[in-house]
Amino acid sequence: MAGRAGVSVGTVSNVLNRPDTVSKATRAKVLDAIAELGFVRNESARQLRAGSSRTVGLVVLDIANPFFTDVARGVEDVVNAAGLALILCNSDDRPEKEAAHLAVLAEQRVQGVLITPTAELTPDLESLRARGVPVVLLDRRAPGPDQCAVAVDDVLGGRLAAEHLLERGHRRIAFVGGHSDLPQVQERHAGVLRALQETPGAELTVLSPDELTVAGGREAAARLVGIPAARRPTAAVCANDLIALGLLQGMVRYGVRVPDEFAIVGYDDIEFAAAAAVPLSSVRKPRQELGRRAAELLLAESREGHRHEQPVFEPELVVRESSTVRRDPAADGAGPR
Amino acid sequence: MAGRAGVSVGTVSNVLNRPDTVSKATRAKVLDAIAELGFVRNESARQLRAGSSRTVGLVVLDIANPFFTDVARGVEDVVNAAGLALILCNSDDRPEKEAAHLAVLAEQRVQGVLITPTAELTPDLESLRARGVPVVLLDRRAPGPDQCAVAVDDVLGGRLAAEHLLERGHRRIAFVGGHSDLPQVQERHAGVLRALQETPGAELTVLSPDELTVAGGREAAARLVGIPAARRPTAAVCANDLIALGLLQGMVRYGVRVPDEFAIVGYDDIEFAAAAAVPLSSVRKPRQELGRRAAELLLAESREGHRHEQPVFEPELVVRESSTVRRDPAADGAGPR
DNA sequence: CACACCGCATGAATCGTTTCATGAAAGGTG
DNA sequence: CACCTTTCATGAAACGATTCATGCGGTGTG
Repeated sequence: MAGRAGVSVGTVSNVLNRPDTVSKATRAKVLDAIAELGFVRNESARQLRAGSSRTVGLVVLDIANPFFTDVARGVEDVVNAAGLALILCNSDDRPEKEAAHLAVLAEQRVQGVLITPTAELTPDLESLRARGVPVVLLDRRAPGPDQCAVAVDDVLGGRLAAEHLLERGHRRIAFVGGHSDLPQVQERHAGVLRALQETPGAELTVLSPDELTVAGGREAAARLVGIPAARRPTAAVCANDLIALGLLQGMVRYGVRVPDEFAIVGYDDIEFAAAAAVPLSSVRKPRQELGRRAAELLLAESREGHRHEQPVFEPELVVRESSTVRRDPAADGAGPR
Repeated sequence: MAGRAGVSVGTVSNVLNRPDTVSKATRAKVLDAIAELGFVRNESARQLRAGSSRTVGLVVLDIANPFFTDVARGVEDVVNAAGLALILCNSDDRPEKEAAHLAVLAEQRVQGVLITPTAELTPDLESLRARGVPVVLLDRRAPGPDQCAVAVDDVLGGRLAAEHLLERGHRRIAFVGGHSDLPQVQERHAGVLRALQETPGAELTVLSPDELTVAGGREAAARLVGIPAARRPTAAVCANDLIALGLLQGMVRYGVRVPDEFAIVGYDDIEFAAAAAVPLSSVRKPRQELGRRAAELLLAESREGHRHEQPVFEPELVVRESSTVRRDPAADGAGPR
C-alpha cells in the first residue's frame, strides 16, 4: 500500500489521521493509491497501537420491545455522530447472556458500555467498571454516586397512571407485571400502590405474568376474566405496553369491552400503543432522548474533569381511548405524538 | 500477566487456545493468575496476529420494524452459538448510512456480513465482496449465482393475499406501499397485480405512502377515505404490517369499520399483527428461521468446498379478523401462532 | 547404554498500524 | 550568505497477542 504510493507507512497513517500535516501533493498521491487498491485500514492494528477503540456497547433487555429499539436509535444517533460504532446486544433479561455479552465487549476493549442490567448488582458490570471501562446505566437509577445513570421516575409514572384511573372513578385496579426482579417494574408498582393507598376504598390486585411481553398480557387477561365480575378489577396499569397490548387483545377476545367495561393504561408509550385499534393510554417515557442522553454521558466520561450525572426524566401520561369513553368515530383522537 | 503466573506469554496463549497442549499443573497456575489479575484477552491483538476476527455484521433496513428484530434474533442465536459476536447495524433504508456501516464493518474485518440492502446493487457491497468478505443477502433474492441469499417468495405472498380477498368477493383492491425501490415491495406488488389480472372485473389501486411505517399507513387511510365510497377500494394488501396497522388505525378513526366495510391484509406477520384489537390477517414469513438460515449460510461460506445456496421460503397466509367477518366475542380466534 | 521419541514450555518473529524523534529541504531574516 | 525556522517525510519502536521452530528433560526401546 505505502509502496504503491511511493511513501512510507508513517505518511499513510498521517494522511489518514492528521491530513493537515501532509503536503497536498503527497496527500493526493496517497489517497489515489488508497482508492486504487481499495485499501481499508485494519482497525485491530489501529486499536492495538493507539490503545483506544472506536466502539461502544449497548446491552438491552429485550430487543423485541420497541421501547428498546427507540432507545437504541437515540444512542446510535449520538454515537455515530461522534464517529464511533455501536455494538448492540440483547440480554433477553437473562444474566448469563448479559455476562457473555459483557465479556465480549471487554475483549473488544469498547470505549464504554450502556446497559439496562438484568439485576440491581451485576458482578460482571462491577468488574468492567473496575477495569476502568465507563459504564452508564440506562433506564435505571444508579446504586451509588460514582457512576452515570439515566433514569425515569417510574414511581411517578405508576402514580400518574393510577391517579388517572382513580379520577375516572375506578376503585378496583390491577397492576400487571407483578413480581419481576426489574427495579423499573418494582417502581411502577410502588407508584401505583401509593396512589391507591391515598384513596379510601381503592383496592389493588397484582398479577404476575411469566413474561413482560404480549403473551404475558394475554395470560393476565385470562386470569382477570376468571374473577367474578363483581370482584374483578375494572381497570389495569401494566408494567409495559407489550403487556398492555396483550391484555387489551385478550379482553376484547373474551368479550370485555375496552374501555367501557375495562380500562387499560400501558407504560412506555411505544408507537404501537397509539396504533392499536383501541388506542392505548400510556405513560410516556422520552425513549430516544433517554438513549441520546445516556450516550452523551458516556462520551463525556472519558473527558477531563468529568463529574458523574444521574438525570431523572419525568414521565408523562398520554391519555387515549383505552382508559376513556369511546370517541366520536369521525374525530381524530390520536392524542399528542 | 505471564510474569504473575511464572510462565511465558506463549504458554498463556496456549492455555487460552489449546489447553490440551499444556500440562495440568501449568494450566491451573495460569488460570489462577488470570482470575486473580482479572486478565481479559485483547481481542485486537489476537485478531491482528491470528488474521481472523470473531464478529459478524448484520445490517437491517429498519430496526424499529419488529420483523427485523425477529430476524436479528434468529441470526443472533446461530452466531452466538458459533462463538461469534454480532454487530447489529441499522441502515434506516438510507444508502449513505448503509455505506457508513459497511465501511466500519470492513475496517473491523468482520468474518462476514448479513444484509438486507437498500438497493438492488450496492457498490459498497460489491467492493466488500471483492475484498473476499462473505456476504449473504437477507430477505432478498441474489442478483447472480455467485453468492448466498435467503429470500421469501414475495410474488407468491402478494398473490396469496390478493386471492384471499378476491375469494371473499372483493373486486376493488388497493396495494399500499407502492413505488418503493425495495425489491421485496415490488415483488409483493407484482403478486397482487397478477392475481387481479387473472380475475375479470378486478381493479387495482396503488397507494404510495412516503414511508413503510405506521405513519405511512395512516397517510394511506386518509387518502383512501378521500375516494368516494362508490369507487373506493373495499380491501387493501399492505407492503408490510406496520403500514397495515397504521391503515387499520386510520380507517377505524375515520369511522370505516374493519373488516365489515374495509378488509386489510398485512405482510410479515409481526407479533403486533395478532395483537391488534382487530387482529390483522397477514402473510407470514418465517422471520427467525430466515435469520437463522442466513447466519448458517454465512458460517458455511468460510468452510472448504462451499457452494452458494439461495433458499427461497414460501410465505403463508394467516387469516384473522381484519379480512373476515367479526367472530363470536367469546371464541379464541388468534389463529396459528 | 545409546538413541529416538514424546510432552511441554520457551522465546523470537510477526500481524498492521500509530507515534515520535530525527533530519532534509525549503523559506525567511538580518 | 549564514543562520534560524518551518514544513514535511522518514524509519524504527511500540502495542499484545499468536505461532512455530527449538530445546529440554524424561521414557521407552533395542
